Parts: sequence; structure tokens; C-alpha cells
Amino acid sequence: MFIQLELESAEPIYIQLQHQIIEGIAKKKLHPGDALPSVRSLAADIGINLHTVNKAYQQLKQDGFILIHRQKGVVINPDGVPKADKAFRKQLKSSLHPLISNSICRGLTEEEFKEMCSDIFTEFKEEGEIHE
Amino acid sequence: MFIQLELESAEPIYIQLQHQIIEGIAKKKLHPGDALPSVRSLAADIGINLHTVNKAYQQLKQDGFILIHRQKGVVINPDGVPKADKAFRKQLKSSLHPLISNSICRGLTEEEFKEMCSDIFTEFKEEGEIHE
Amino acid sequence: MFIQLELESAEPIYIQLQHQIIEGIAKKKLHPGDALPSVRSLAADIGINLHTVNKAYQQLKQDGFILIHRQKGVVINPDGVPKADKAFRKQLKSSLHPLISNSICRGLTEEEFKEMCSDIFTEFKEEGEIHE
Amino acid sequence: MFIQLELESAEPIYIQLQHQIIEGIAKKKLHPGDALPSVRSLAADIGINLHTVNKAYQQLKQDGFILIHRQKGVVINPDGVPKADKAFRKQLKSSLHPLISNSICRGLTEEEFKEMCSDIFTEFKEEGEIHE
DNA sequence: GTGGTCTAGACCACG
DNA sequence: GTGGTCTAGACCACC
Repeated sequence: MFIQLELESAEPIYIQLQHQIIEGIAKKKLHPGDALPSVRSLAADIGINLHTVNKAYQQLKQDGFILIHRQKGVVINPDGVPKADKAFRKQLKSSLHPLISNSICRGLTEEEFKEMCSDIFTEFKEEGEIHE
Repeated sequence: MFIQLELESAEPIYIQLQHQIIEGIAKKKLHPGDALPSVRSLAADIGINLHTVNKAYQQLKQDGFILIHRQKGVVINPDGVPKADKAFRKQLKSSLHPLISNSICRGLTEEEFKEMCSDIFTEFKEEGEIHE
Repeated sequence: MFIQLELESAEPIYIQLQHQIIEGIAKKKLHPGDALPSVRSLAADIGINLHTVNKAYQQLKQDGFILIHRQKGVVINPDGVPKADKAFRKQLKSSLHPLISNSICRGLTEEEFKEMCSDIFTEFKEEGEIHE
Repeated sequence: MFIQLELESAEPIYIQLQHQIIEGIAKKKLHPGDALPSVRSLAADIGINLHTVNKAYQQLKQDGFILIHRQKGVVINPDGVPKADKAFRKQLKSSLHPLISNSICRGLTEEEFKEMCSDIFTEFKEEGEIHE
């Protein structure tokens, strides 16, 4: 796997793990239906406790990114991720809010901010084409 | 004060408090040099613990948003907030990263995402003109 | 066979299998004395493990739904299913209990709840007439 | 607290705990805004591990029954429980389905079944009036 | 004091 | 072998 964690970060490990997997899907390193390693093997692989992996998996399952298949183990949701609904948009907005207010205070213009977003989108797009 | 907290949120109160004050600055409800309530009075005002307010203030001071004079009390940094530096940009980018990868997975286009950002920027601009 | 399983469900496969067969009897797709596929062939048919089918069969036998002859194979109990006894009623009640308390909390009225039950009963009755 | 668990039951403890609390709300022993014991004290009280209590609380929070308030601790959702939506009805129906098919096989009539439901509803209503 | 996170080790149900 | 559950003990952030 391509998972890379910062064990010293303030960000909880299981959150980082979630992010990494979501990123993997966004970059098309992981495709719908793909199998993910078992909690045990992934835990051993990256040297963390299996419960921590499990917590990440549970939340990803809850959010519709993965399914826990009784025979195949853990797989990326074959039907794709649920589309952005109202709740997601609302939550996204409230995550963006403090970032933008802080940026404004620090003199970042709307254009600069959006360009940063573009950069990140482009990064995903390019990576995505490689793995497609 | 205009502070509004959600005591049931997963977001720590002191973080919410910081955000609210930063928002106040971004919306120009608070101007450089303006006085902020003392730790004690703010705490009493919004019904939270002294330590919580103090923690928020300390971090705002650390980030250059406010100054804490032993006698004059707490004031918004008269010199304005430090401009966005490389460290800030980097941190901003790493905050944006998971939001964008999640959005991509959920089928939000770059345009939609940026439009959401615009909406928020506009919100700040409009509020800003009122209080200017 | 008409068996339909959800391999990603939290419900164990052998339980789903039981339910499907019991449903088949309730809808009169299966009649007393009817033969059921062997453990081996059913497992191959629906692509699951032998043990899983066997476990479902054993429990169905235990509950009096089927008989397992060493030679004739598996048949629906020719004498019909044992009538609801006290133990069954008690167990049913304790299954219903949490469903009803949850429904009450969510504002579902007794009438609405019973109507849902009626809907399901009707569904069985209609299907039953077709296969009778 | 009024919690009573069967440690030997096949039903996981955290599920039983959830049911007990939901029942408490349905019977109006617990009202919106009421405080619930902390994970630690409840765990000590009923002699189980605090993580088990936590798991029950997390799921109740997820389902909107309780809120984790930063100051007051754990409280019954003051806004009441989310009303039965389509998803809940669907899930309820699929829980009812196997119970009803089994009942049909065992010769329980629709009237008998509904009467059992009525009994349970009445039980909640009576208890509810006491604690109101 | 609280809940949140992480680790660790155990047992069981399932397939 | 898998994930699910339960226990236990630790540290930390928050209030």
C-alpha cells in the first residue's frame, strides 16, 4: 500500500488513514471494487494497532467509501461514493469557513486562494490520469 | 460580543472562539486597535471557563491576531495581522487537501468547489462593507 | 432456487439463508414434503461455503422447518412447522420490543406501525395465493 | 440508573445498552435534555468496560438520540429524536420481515401478531404516563 | 473531572 | 483467515 502516516502529527492516526484512502480513490489509485488489505495486515504493514485501522475502516464504511464484504473482505464501494448531498455541502462549507476567514485576515486574495485550490485539483487530475 | 458557540460540537470551544474572533476581524466587526473583553468578563459573558478563553487568547496572540497588554488589556493587533507567509500557505494547503480529495470522490467539480469558496468570500465582503 | 443474499450485509449469510427459506415456506413457494437442494449443490449454486449452508440447514432442522434424511436428502417438514408455542411468543416479543421502543421515540404511531405489519402480511398473502 | 443487562445473552452488551436507553426515552424515564452518566461512571455502575459504554453512546449519538455536550457531558437530545424518515421505515420493515414470515409459518394470525404489538405499545404507554 | 485516542491481548462468530 | 466484541490500561486534550 501507499499509505504514509505522520505518527507525530496532532492529527489522529485513524483520520490520516481515512484521508490517505480517500486520496487514493480521488487519485484513482484505488478503483471501485478494489480490495483493501485486512485490518490485521494493514495494521502490521504500517506498524499500528489493528483497532486504529478498524476505526478508520468503520468510518469509511459509514461514509459509503468502502463496503465490508463477507467473503471478499474490505472493498472500495463498487457503486462509487455517494454523490455530494446537501449535508456534505453544508459540512464542507463550515470546514472552508474558518480557512477563508483566516486567509482574508492574512491578506490572501480570493484569486490567490482559488489558485491554491486549482493547484490541488490539478495535482489530483494529473495523478489520476497516470493511474487510470 | 457576537460570539456564538456550539457546545455540542466536536470542535473544541477554544477553537470555535478563535474562529469567531478571526471571523470578526475578517468581517471588520473588529478593527486593529479595538479592545477585546478581558478573559474574565468574556468567560462570564458567554458562560464558559476562564481557562478556555485564555487558551483561545494565547493562541490568537501567538498567531499575531491580538496583543495582550498587562494593563491596557487585550487589543486587536494595531499593526494588522501578519501577512500570509510560506508556512501559512503550506498549512492552508494541507488543510485544503483532504477537503478537495473528498469533494472529488463525491463528484463535486472544480468549478462547483470554487464557487462555494466565492460564496464564502462574498459573504465576508458584504458583511465587511457594512461594518467598515 | 430463489435465494437472494446480500454479501455486504451485517447479517450473517447463514441467517439470511434461513430467512429466505422460511420466507419461501411462508409464501408457499415451498410446501411440506418438498425437497430442498443438498448442502453441496445449494452451496455451489449460490456460490457460498458448504459450512454456511450446512449451518443454516442445521438450525432450520432444529427449529422444525425441515427434516434431514440421510438418503432422501433435505425436505420441508411434511407435518408442517411446529405451531407458535410460549417460547416462540416470548422470543418474538423480545425481538419486537426494541423495534417498537425505537419507533415510539421516532414518533411512529401504533396505527402506523401496525399498518406496516399489515403491508407485510398482505405481501405474503398475495404471493401465497400465486403459488398455492 | 435503571439499566439491566444480560451478560450471558448472545446480544452484544453495547446493543443491549442502547436498547435500554432508547426504551428509557420511549417510557419517558428519560426526557430531552436529561443528563446521562459519564462513560466511566456508568461502566463502573453496571460493571462493564468503559469502552463498551462508549461504543453504545457513540452509536446513540450517531442516531440522534443523545448529544455529547462539552460542558454538561452526555445528554438526551433536547430537540427530541429525529422523526422516522424513509430510511428508518425501510430498515424497520426489513427487521419486521423475517419476524412476520416466521410467525406465518408457525400459524400466528395477523390479528394475533398485531395484538402482541398492541400489548407492547400499551406497556410503553402505561409506563410513560407514570413518568410523565 | 470529562471524552478521545491508541495500544494490547483475548475470545468468538463467520466463512 | 476474517471482522466483531470485550476487556484493560495508558496518555492527552479539554473544561
